[in-house]
Amino acid sequence: MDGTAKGYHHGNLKTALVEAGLEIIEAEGLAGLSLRAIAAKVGVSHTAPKNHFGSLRGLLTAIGTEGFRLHAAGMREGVAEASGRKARLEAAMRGYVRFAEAHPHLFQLMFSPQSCDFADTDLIAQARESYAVLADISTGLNWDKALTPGGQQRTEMMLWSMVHGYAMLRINGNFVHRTGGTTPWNIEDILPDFNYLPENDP
Amino acid sequence: MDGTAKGYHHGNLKTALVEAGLEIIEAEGLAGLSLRAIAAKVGVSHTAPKNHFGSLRGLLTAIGTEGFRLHAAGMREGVAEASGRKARLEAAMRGYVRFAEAHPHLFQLMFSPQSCDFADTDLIAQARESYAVLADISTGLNWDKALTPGGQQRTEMMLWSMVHGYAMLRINGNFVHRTGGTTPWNIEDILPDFNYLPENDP
DNA sequence: CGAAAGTATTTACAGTGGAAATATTAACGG
DNA sequence: CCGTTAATATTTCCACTGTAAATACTTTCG
Repeated sequence: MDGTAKGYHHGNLKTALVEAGLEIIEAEGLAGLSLRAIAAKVGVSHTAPKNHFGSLRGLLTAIGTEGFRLHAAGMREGVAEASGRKARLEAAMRGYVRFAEAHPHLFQLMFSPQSCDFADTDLIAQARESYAVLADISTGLNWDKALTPGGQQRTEMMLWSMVHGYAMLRINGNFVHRTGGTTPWNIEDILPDFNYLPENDP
Repeated sequence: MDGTAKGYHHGNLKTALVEAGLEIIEAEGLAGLSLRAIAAKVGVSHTAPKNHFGSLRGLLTAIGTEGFRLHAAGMREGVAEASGRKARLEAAMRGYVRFAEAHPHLFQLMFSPQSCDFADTDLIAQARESYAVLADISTGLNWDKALTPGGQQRTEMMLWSMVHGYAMLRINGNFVHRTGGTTPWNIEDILPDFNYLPENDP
């Protein structure tokens, strides 16, 4: 099995289906992401995916999992060369939103229980990676309440909620419709002022 | 036309379909919300809705619009008897999350471009009502950046982003999966500390 | 009363995901 | 090397979906 076999057995069907799905969702959105369309793109029958993913939902979950991989990478992008807690925080936030805007359909799939099974082990593992990026950059910064018990986790949840809500509302055009057509600012413009601990502090 | 006619013409089909849709989505979720199921519940053919809504998407948009009505009412609930800016803010936030948790499928439909047409006039109007509740209670409170130009609107967007993201992540179970099974706090626990202006101040 | 507009039905169709039986191939032990 | 077994893919079929088009019934209004 060299991974490129073209006979009866595809050899790489599992990853090929996910990649085909990613291409379709970029080009046509969620609506075009049918079991038959994905299978046709790879060149197999529409029942072939069942062996690897069980059902359409399973395949979509795998696509969402790959989405989280790209998402985490997108967040890390820019964080590396940013110096200082504040710069890293804003870089990660911008990365979060940038990914959502660059791949709105995929982003929606990743957070839609209609498409993804949030109980899937692989999906959870990969989503934790995204969360880890956010958790990393949120250490050492706090706002007034953050020093109380559980403050660290609450800071993470607040940041996650805010950037996620912002990204969702933005790609859906809700901001524009609700505020009357004005362009929403960037995510860093609505971040609260944190107390940024010195770099050498935990 | 008394609104309860049972002959060939229903008389009240438009609202009856929306109500039937609301009942179905509460009972079976988005998956059960098919054109045929809704029509069958009302007792008409599955093509009857087309006269009033054009397509399934049109009907779903109308259901979402009704959802925003309930959503705005849910936010106002508790805000009335709350005294003080902080209490009103937290009441509205809790109302937002309470609605999402009580009607998770409807909430998802309301913010899913797959289901709702965000360009629909009625939907926009009703969604603005929800936003107005949030905007009202966010006047007179600010955090450090809020006094700069556009501060008021930025405060609203920040609050909306945060509460919306929190609600979405919570009903999807993302918090639990990412943080390792711990119950997330309530929304008021992750709100930043605002400077609450005196009540008689604008 | 008659024409026209509005509303609902019937029928037909292309598309969907999934189940079951079948065919093909790869893997592995003799 | 061969035969058995497991894995993989196909074919066929089914129930269900939303939409379009033609048709039937009802109300409204001139």
